[in-house]
This record gives sequence, C-alpha cells and structure tokens, in this order.
Amino acid sequence: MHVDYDAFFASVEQQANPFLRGKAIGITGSSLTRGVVCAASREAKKFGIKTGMPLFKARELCPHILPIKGDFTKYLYIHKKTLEIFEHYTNQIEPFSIDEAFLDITQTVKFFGTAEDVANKIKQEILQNFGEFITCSIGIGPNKLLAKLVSEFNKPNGLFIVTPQNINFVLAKVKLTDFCGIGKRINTRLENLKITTVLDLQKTPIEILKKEFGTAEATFLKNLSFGIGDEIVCTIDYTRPVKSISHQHTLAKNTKNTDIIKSNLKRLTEMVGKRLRAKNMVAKTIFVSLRDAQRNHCAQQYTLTYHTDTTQALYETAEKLFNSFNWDKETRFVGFGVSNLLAKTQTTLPLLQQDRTKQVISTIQDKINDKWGEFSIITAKTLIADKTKGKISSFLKH
DNA sequence: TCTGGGGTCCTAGGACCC
DNA sequence: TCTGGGGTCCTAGGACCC
Repeated sequence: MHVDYDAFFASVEQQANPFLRGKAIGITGSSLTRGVVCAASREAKKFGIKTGMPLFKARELCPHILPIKGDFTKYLYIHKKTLEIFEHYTNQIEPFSIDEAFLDITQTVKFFGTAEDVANKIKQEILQNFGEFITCSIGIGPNKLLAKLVSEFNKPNGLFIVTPQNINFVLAKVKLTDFCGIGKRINTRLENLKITTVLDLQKTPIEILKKEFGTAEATFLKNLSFGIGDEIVCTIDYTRPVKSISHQHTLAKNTKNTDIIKSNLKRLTEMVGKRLRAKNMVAKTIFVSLRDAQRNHCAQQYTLTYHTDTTQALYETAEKLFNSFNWDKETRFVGFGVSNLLAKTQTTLPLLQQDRTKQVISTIQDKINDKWGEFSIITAKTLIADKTKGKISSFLKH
C-alpha cells in the first residue's frame, strides 16, 4: 500500500488557518521573490499551477495567488502522527518522504477485512485526527512500484487497487514517466529508441536496453514494463542510515562579493555542523557547490584524513575548497554539505588539544542556540562588514 | 520581476595497494 | 625478459525522487 497526502503543505496550512480555505495558495521556501511553489492548493491548481513552478510564473497564471512560507514544524508533526496511525495496521512501514509512505499489509490485512477496508480505515483516522482539509490518496498492489503508480489515479482522496484482472489495463493506460524512476532524461532516451509506451517497452529485447542503459537499469526497465518491482518494505524500527547532510541557499541578489559568499558558506557550515552533532555523527567528506547567474553548476568535494563534527573544521575545509575554485562570477547560489558519515561512538577522540577545544566550542554554541533560538550566537566570520555605511550587517540581510 | 532545498543511487576514470 | 589481476577509495558528474 502506498499512502500519499494530497497537496500536503497547502492542505495543512488551510486546515490550520481558516482564512486560507477556499483560496489559491502556494507554499514556498524562504524567498518570496526567487522561490518556487512547493505545493499548491486545489484552488491554485485550477489555474495550472504545479509543484516546482517558479513563483513569478505562478503569478502570471494566477495573479491573486497567496504565497505562504512553509512551516516544517507543522508538517513534521503531521508526518509523525501519521506514522502512529499506520502502526495500527502493520509494523512494516517505510516513510518515502514527509508526505508519503509504503505499508506492507500482506500479513495483517486479515485482521481488518480486505485491503480496501484497511485503506478506508486509515482515511477515516486521518480525517478524525487532522480534519477534513487534509486528505490522502492510496494505491494498493503486489509491490511498491505498482502501489505508488496507482495512488496517483484518483487524486484527491483517491483509492485504486491493482488486481490480476486489471493489471494489463493499468499498464496500457499509464505513461512511462508516470513510473517512479523514469524521469525526463530516461524518457527521452527511450523515445530515441522508438519506445513510447509500456507495451513498446515489453516488446523491446533486453539486449537493446542493455546497450543504451547498462545491465542494472535495463533490468529495472524491463521488469517495470511487466509491473514487476521491489517488494521489500522496511519495518518502522529500521531507520535508514543518513548518508549525507547538506544545506543550500539561493541569495536574494546575485553577487560577486566574496565576503558575502563566504559568510553564507559559514552560516551553512554552522547549520550542517549543528545537525551533525545533534545526530552524534562525524563526517569525513566535505563538499561545496556554487551556481552562477546563468545557473551553471560547479561543485567540488574533499575527503579529510580524519572524521570531524566541529563547525571550525568544516568551515576551514569549505573555505579551502571555495578558494580552489578561483571563482569570480556573479553568484546566485551557495551550497555546503558533508558525507562519508560515521557514528561518533565508532571514532576515537581527537588527539590534539586544539581539536578538543573546537569540539567544546561547537557544543556550547549549540546549547546557547537551542536555548535562545537559531543564530543567537554566531562567529564573527558569519558577519559581513558593510564598509559603505561603517556598520556591521549580518548575513541575514542577504 | 526570470527556476528552491533536501536527499538517494550509479558510473567512469584515476590513484594507490598487494 | 620487462609490467597482471584483484581490490579499495576518491572525485566529478549525471540521473532520479519529493
């Protein structure tokens, strides 16, 4: 079973605030000028507004759209509560994102009637817990691939069940890009091979697919065309290990000023470092990415000889990477992240006193920020000297 | 006034090791 | 006489997802 909330962020905001109900709203990130729509309400969708659409375009289509800044604490709260509801029906629950999850009900469905009964009970509990503005769509099938495929069928508040009787009808009806795993690029490559439908894909000899995509992807595509997919659903106890932590920011205005770029970089390292320490993890690989005014992307990574979790060490490496770019373009976007992560218990304490001091400083900084709010205390590097006015302005302005 | 922010996985090629 | 075969780790880039 695949459960997928309808227009999740927008629905939550409308449920929480009666003023927004019946109105065309678009949930955005931090920027109200350069952002994109993360979720559009039903009323906004009527104007053709889609997820991922730049805000300026959404305004062209729907001039009265209300941009609302997303509030992730609300969404996370609903997410966690939803997982508790799912646990009434199975312990094999795999969250796929903040508003989606797979449930394996193979063993437990008999306690509740049919699969359809389980779906309706879940919808009922969601209604009772969160209210009528938050609805979900559910797809049911023999594997995750098909369940996810058909949860889209009758949105909003939909339900569709794949059976041996209707599977061929389903496969004949859908587009290749409807499948999770076939994006724009792969679709174009398939089109070049004259494969435009699922039936085309079924008929294509695997050798031709292997030549274009390699063995692994060819097998995935071939299986997919017959509705064969991955059946494993993780149990709720098993949380997938985190592989990387990153933050990125699109500047309010493009800039060539390296002080501004570096202070943003510094802020991102503080955010990543804080999450790293909260998870009790240490990182070995550090990466920095930049985007210029034309949105050309440029990224580099560096692997240390040791693991670390201090903001200082992260920033020192980030700055070295940045300097090695020899970057002098108009900058639109700055990103920073870490990978190659390890639980702290698996590493030894730093040998050098100066490194232990850095750890202590980072820990104290976290405690102060937890108590008094994010960025209550920051290092001076995060500040930008505003030379024209003789004042200090923080990165927050940028 | 002109496209966000958070992730995952895969691959090719190079460096290095025994 | 003159350089194989198996492996790991790293980087950059590409593709996908929500």
